[in-house]
Amino acid sequence: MIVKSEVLTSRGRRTRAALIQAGREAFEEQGFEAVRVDDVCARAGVSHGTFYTYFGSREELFREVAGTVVGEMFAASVVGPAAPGDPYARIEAANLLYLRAWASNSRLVRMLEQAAATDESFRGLLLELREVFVRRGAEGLRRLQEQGLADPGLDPRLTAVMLGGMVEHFARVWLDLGEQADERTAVAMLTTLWARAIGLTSASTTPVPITSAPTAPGSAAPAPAGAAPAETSPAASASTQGEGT
Amino acid sequence: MIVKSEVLTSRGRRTRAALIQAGREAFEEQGFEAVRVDDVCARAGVSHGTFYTYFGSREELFREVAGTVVGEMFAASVVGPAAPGDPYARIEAANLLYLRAWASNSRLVRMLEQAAATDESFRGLLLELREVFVRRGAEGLRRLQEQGLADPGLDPRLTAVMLGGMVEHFARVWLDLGEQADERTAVAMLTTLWARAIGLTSASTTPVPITSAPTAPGSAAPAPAGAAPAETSPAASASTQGEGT
Amino acid sequence: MIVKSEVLTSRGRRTRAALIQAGREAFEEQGFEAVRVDDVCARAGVSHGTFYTYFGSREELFREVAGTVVGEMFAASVVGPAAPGDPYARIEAANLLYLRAWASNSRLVRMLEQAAATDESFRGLLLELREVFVRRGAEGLRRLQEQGLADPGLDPRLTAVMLGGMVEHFARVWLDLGEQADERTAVAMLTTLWARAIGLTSASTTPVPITSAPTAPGSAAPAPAGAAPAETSPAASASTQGEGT
Amino acid sequence: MIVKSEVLTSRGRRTRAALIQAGREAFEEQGFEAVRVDDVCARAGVSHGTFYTYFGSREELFREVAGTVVGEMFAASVVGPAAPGDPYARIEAANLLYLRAWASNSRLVRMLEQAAATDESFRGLLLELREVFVRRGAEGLRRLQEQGLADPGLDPRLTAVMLGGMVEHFARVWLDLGEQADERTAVAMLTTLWARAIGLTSASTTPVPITSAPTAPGSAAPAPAGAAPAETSPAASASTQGEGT
DNA sequence: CATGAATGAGTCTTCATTCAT
DNA sequence: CATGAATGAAGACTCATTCAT
Repeated sequence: MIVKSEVLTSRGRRTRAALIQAGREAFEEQGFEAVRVDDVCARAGVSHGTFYTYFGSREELFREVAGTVVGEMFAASVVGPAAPGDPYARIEAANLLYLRAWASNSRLVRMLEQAAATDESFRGLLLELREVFVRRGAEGLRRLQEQGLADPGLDPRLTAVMLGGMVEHFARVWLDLGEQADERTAVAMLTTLWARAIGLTSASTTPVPITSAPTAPGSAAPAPAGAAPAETSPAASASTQGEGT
Repeated sequence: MIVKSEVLTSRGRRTRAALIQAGREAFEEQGFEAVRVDDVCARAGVSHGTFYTYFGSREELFREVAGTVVGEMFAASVVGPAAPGDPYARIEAANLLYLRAWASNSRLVRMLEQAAATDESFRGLLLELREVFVRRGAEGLRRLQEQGLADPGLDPRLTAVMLGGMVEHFARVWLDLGEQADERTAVAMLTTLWARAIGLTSASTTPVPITSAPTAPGSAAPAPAGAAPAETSPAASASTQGEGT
Repeated sequence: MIVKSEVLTSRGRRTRAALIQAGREAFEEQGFEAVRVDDVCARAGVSHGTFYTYFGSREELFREVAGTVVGEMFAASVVGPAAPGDPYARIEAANLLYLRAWASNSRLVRMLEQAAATDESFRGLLLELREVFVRRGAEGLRRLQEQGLADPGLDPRLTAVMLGGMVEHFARVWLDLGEQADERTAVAMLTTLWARAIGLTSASTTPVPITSAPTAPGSAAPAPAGAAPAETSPAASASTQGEGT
Repeated sequence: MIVKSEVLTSRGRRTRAALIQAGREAFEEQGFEAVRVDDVCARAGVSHGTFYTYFGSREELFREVAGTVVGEMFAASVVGPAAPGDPYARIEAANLLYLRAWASNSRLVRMLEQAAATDESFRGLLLELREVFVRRGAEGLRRLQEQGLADPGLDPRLTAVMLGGMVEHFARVWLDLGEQADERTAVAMLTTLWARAIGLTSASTTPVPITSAPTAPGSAAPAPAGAAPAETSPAASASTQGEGT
């Protein structure tokens, strides 16, 4: 008899939470297919019979775990209202959160992709997750376009899909395949590429020289002499991502 | 008892090839974990006993299939020597091949990623695959930088990782998650974003206005009035990808 | 810890009765083996723990349910003292009750048979149940024989086993296998067969022509010329079944 | 992979047969629900994995066993063309076969009834089995009616259902509940009751006194003096059962 | 080389029963 | 008395792999 969380006593709630936590760890370490129900139970310190008190199957547990993770990713990626006013800095802040969100859950997201290949509902969850990020990106770009700070000819959604994908994909390559880079460098680089790609025109006075790759940690990216003035002032686009939620 | 292809009679070679082909189809349709040795045998029209004459395990078959696919991707992505001289057009040509290569093998690549999570040798194969594309991209960028056509401040490798990831990721989102876009639009868009991100300065006379998103099929991207002349002529970077192999 | 009904508070008595009722329904609907303790508890609206306050096992509950049903069957099959004096009519009345008793409990009786195959005590209960009906039938036949109304050469017990079995079996076929027949027709037919089988000679004036089967609706069953008059007046045999209890 | 018998090698055929035989014994001894797949495998001397090479589940094995048994019952109950010409004797012969057929398979038939309660296909098999016997009985009765030897007013089918049920049910009570009787007595008794119930009028010279119950072993049913001539010549009813198949 | 029967380790899942609260 | 969480024995079923023919 599978017990819904609303009906549980505190003891039950604890056990259920332990199973979810154990499951999350197991999925992250071993991958979806490799996780055995008994592994999860052993981690959680309960008998396998108990597992079925709370979840009907491994899939059901994964659904729960995935839901939790997706929720966390939504929450973690919101750029607070106290975001910097400088567009470029806001893009940078958003990218940092974006990168971290995907990086810290990269294994589970991959699992979700696996599961999505088979199970329609997981596919739905995955689409929903991506959609949130895509919408934020598109919305940010649209605002910059309205303000005349970004190329008005770009399709906001498609651009967001592509540039967001760049960040997401880098998170994966970085974390899972061990591409060498420190976080600051990576974020600076992603931000530069992003800003340029959308034709960001600075509205502020902060110059970001086109010819410099601010990859070095703390690199202030000094403007090289040859930088075209019009391009040296990136402004925010996706920086406003978080504000749309 | 496992027979390598070198020692095979022609009958054996045929059987082996049939198993590989059947395995490829099965992996693509069902996913790595879901494929049963018997499925493959049934597709290939041989008995399960026969499978073990040629492969020691499902993993071994997958290794073979993956190797084949990776080889095809290498081959398919080479921009021929007859590539257009216009840098922008060359980037575009490379992106088209790049997109197609990943798109047409997206399921198997994902499988490879799954397998890589567990098996070190698959991880190696995957790294190798990515490395080829990364090197091509980095090499292309380096040349453009040397020619003064791209921002010399960008780290070639990291840039290639990121922008290449953008293409690869879009292939996946496009194919697997059903993001709507036609190929021409997608390639045009990817190329525009890529060219701008590297600060491509056209050396040619072909103007590509920064303010236009050449997303429409066949969009010649007419230059809007306000486009800065200096920015309207993108040149190739990754267009040279294939030449580096 | 199992609480017998004598020691129960009224609350306990109610809970116990609810479990028995729920069990009866469950056994009838699902069959012995398919019934889960939890099913019963859910029906009765109590938690599974509570079940074991009253019954030590599913078998124990079934024992209780079976006992109840057997008791009801005993009670329901008693032909009241107001039974008609006409032997044929009394057989008919008895057959009606007999048919109904077995029909309305057919599933539980079958369950009892299942259980009897394994459990000796259920076997005893089943034997007891049949014995009651057999004794009534045998007793009735013996009386008719003594009155010279039935063939004195028939072994009363064996005859009762066989003819009683005919009724019981028909109840099962009728109910469980959907043999088409309306109750009146069935009872009339069973009675005719029964009466003739025992060579019932009517002591009354009610003639029932041997050649007519009053079964088919409208079947007037015209008496064939050769029908011996002596056989046209069936008298009661099993009609006195109920009187023996 | 479940192998159909047509495709089997002789070794496979032997294994399959061994499993069916083992299953039959197990079902007879333990009852459907109590049989474990491993029990059957142990009896057949194969590993449990092998079981699933031939049958998809316990149910499937039972289906096979039940089919075999039903086939045997059909075959065993056919009254050969060398049946006696005397109607009474033919009924007797048919009843003997009938009783033996049901008696020797009583446990499996009960199992089939259990299974029929749940599984529609088993219900079908059971109906088919009963239908064969019912048709034979009805056909036999119809012929007797046409010959003027049996009460023409009786509905053949319903009569056959009821009297056939008498035999079937007795087989069960006799075998499973240990009702005491030797086979000859039982058959003689069943035949007497059957013959009388249908108002069998002898066309032959063999007198079967209505007043005698030939229950005694070897009872040749000596014709009592008082037997009406018209009744002394029993004719066949169910005796012709086997001829209709 | 090909076949396919046989094997059994490995998992999932059910459910009767116990027991602390 | 009632509750419901926890337990673990028991069984079904899968499938990679071996091997005799």
